[in-house]
Amino acid sequence: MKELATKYDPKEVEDRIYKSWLEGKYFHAQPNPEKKPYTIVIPPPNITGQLHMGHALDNTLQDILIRFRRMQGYDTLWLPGTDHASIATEAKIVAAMKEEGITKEDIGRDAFLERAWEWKAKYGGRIIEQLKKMGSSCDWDRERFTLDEGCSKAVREVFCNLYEKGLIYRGERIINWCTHCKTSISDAEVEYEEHDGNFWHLRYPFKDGTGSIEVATTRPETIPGDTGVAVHPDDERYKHLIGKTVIIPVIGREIPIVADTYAKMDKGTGAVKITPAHDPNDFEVGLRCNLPVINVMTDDGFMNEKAGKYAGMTLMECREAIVKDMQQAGALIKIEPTKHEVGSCYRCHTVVEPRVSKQWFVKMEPLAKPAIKAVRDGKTKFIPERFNKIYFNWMENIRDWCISRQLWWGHRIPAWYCNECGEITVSREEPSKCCKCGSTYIKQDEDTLDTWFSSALWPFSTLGWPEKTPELEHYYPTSTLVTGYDIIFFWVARMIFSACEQMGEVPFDTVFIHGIVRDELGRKMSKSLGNGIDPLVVIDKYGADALRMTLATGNSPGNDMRYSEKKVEASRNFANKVWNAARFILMNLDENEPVPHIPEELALEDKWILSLFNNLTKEVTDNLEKFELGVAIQKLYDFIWDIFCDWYIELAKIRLQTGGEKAKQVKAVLVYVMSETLKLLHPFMPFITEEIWQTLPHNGETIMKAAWPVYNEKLVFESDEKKMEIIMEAIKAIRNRRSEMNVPPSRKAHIYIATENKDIFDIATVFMQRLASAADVTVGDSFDIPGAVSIVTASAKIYIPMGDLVDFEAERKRLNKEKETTEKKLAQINAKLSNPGFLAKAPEAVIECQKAEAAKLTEKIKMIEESMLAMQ
RNA sequence: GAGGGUGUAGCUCAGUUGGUCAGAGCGCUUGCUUGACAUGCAAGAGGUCGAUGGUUCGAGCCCAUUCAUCCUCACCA
Repeated sequence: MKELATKYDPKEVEDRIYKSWLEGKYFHAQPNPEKKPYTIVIPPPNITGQLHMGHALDNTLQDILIRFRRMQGYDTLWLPGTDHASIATEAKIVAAMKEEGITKEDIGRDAFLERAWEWKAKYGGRIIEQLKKMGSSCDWDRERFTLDEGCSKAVREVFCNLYEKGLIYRGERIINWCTHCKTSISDAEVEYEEHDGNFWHLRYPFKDGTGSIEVATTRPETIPGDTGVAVHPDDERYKHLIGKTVIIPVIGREIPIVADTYAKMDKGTGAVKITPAHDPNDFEVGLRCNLPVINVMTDDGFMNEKAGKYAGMTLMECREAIVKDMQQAGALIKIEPTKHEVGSCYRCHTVVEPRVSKQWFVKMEPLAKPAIKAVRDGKTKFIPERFNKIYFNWMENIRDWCISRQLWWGHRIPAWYCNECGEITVSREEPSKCCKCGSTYIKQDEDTLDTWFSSALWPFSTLGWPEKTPELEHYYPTSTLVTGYDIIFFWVARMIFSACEQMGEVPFDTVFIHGIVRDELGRKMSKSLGNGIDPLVVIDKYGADALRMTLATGNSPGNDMRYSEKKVEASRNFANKVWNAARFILMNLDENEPVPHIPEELALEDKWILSLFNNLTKEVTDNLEKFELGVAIQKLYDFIWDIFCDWYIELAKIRLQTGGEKAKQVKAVLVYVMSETLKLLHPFMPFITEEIWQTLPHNGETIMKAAWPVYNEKLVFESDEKKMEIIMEAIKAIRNRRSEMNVPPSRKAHIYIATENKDIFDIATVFMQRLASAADVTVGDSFDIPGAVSIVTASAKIYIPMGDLVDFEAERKRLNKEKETTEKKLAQINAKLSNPGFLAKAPEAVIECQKAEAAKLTEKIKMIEESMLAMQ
């Protein structure tokens, strides 16, 4: 018989086991039409990324689901891959080049991309290796990359499809501009934060010198871009001024007063300055009122030549200078402090400038509609359900999606401009000439696509689309998408509308949403706070199973959780418990012990544990199917520790010592329950369960492919469960009394049990010797033992002669107190049972249960009274 | 401005469709070299389930109001 080491050493076990899984190709999936598919596509981590707790949680949950379904017999595919992360990666490479003193413009596009690919080759696989440390059972043979050939083909296909349908267009719009990344970003990529700011109230004089009009701004640096002042057409105060010309103070440019309903009469002074190039609302007003658009900023955050004397200043310098000049010119009326939301880039946290720019956009409304319907119709379900609302809210108010980025690392936009006629040729393949005039003087768009444009296609691009592959046929639509709520807008929503449009079908049945892992104090883990916990460090210290168990335990869908090392310790202790239980069992097995069957003949405790295990199987399966992973692991924990180890193994020792047939019997049950429980535990703690399972007598190569336990009618032993409960209640009561009296376990005592359930307590005799420090047990109808401690349970009166240890006064008090609490309980139940409403409306089973409870309590009170009488 | 989450033992949190649901882990107290495990065993203390009202025979769970706290989205001349 193989042996387990005295101590579980995750470091030694995990790498060895993972390697054996890889060698066995157990993670690999091949489309098998005979079997039902279960598919998960991984949320592709950025190639720039390092494994953090968020990944650890996300991948633990996915691996639990995948391993569970694999064991259930599904044709299971967990498809891994990485995301090229255009902004993040490009920023890293630019930063690295800066160290060398060169810019990307210095070396040009091709050389830059060469460097990027080199970088990818060097670091892109790092996070994948880290995922493996977690035990992730991805099909690594199918690993994909958003910028690989297949994904790129899918991207071009989708771009062209949408363009041909008129759902992608190019135009001048206000977009969010990051002056650090020097690219446009989408609305979703802007994070807002409240900042202290000011309203600067300014006086714009009329050209004819007849007065002035007051306007206010929070961004004085945009004043050089003002091209109008708007008032509401019905505003009596200003009606007569419409059409008048005002002069921008300091700047000196003349601009008209225009009428537009955007100006709200009850807001501010009712007059609003219009800067079409730097504000989305102003842009619209500008269009309606035919105002010119003057962009006063450079793409790296300076004022440009249009800003006149302010050119070359940073935006902040310009703000200060303008305010100062306005004041000197007497145009500044007042400064009113205020708080306002300032947008910043979600990648680099630089303040984002709204700015007019020619970009590519996806027209969202026609795409959003079917995507909303799909979720409304339940084709894709969010778990927990409340995320439906968040999804709907976003989708229903969505604006067009700016998809072009002024970056090089990414999918280049498949559009070519004709130098002769200006026509745009959009094509899947590189065109040789203009589609309109046939000129060969064409040039491809310099920009690349938003990273999320390619990740939006992930569920089908990775399965081979636009080719009709067997994989796509079999594994699509995927089953479950596991991700955090922070990424619903970026990714989940975009996958749904992309799939609806391209595939005519939702990308997944279920979106299983989890929260974020916070630090011990409930703060978000972040680089700037330096409070991040490195999962790899935790794995190194406690093992991957312990980390996984920690992340699964107490995790409820959609909610954040706090990480603490104490929790990992608890999980590590649990692993240790499982390990030692197995060691104990193995210690008692013979060489070449065959794989056991459940014996024909079973003792009471065998039936009890089998029955409880059987229930556990049902509940854990049920919980996993409903994505209640935290509940499932809690049940496993309780069963293994409190039921199997603390009771069954202790009871098993009796027959193991006896030897012979009885020992054989109990060994079979021990091995059976242990190895079946390991299967239920395997999705949560894959390494330790595999290591132990391999050591126990088993059939098959790996626990990974062992059949998931199923509920078995033959293992239902309800009456035996009840009998065991009666015995356990008695044992606990005895322990309790002895403990209260400070009797050490070494001091054995005679125990007398007066009961109507003599058959049960006859069996319990040996149990009591083992677990309740009984020297001997006498079972009978009634006893009269002077000077004994008496203990009353619902089914027995127990006497323990304790001689001088007994304080009769205290005994009486204790019994009295117990009687009182029991009577209180009984009164509560009787109140229910005498309530006609309860009797009429409560289900039969509930009433029966209450009646039984009442009977038990009545019996108990009777016995307490008898005991008290006997003490007189 | 709109929407949402959370509030349960000292701490961190479970509690699945309203009826053995008042729970777990950690911490705390007490006692144990119990033949797998001190990363352990046994016993114990500790909670009006944020507050108030309602629905119901019955509410930690459903509804309304309210307080606290966190988050998301939107807007701001």
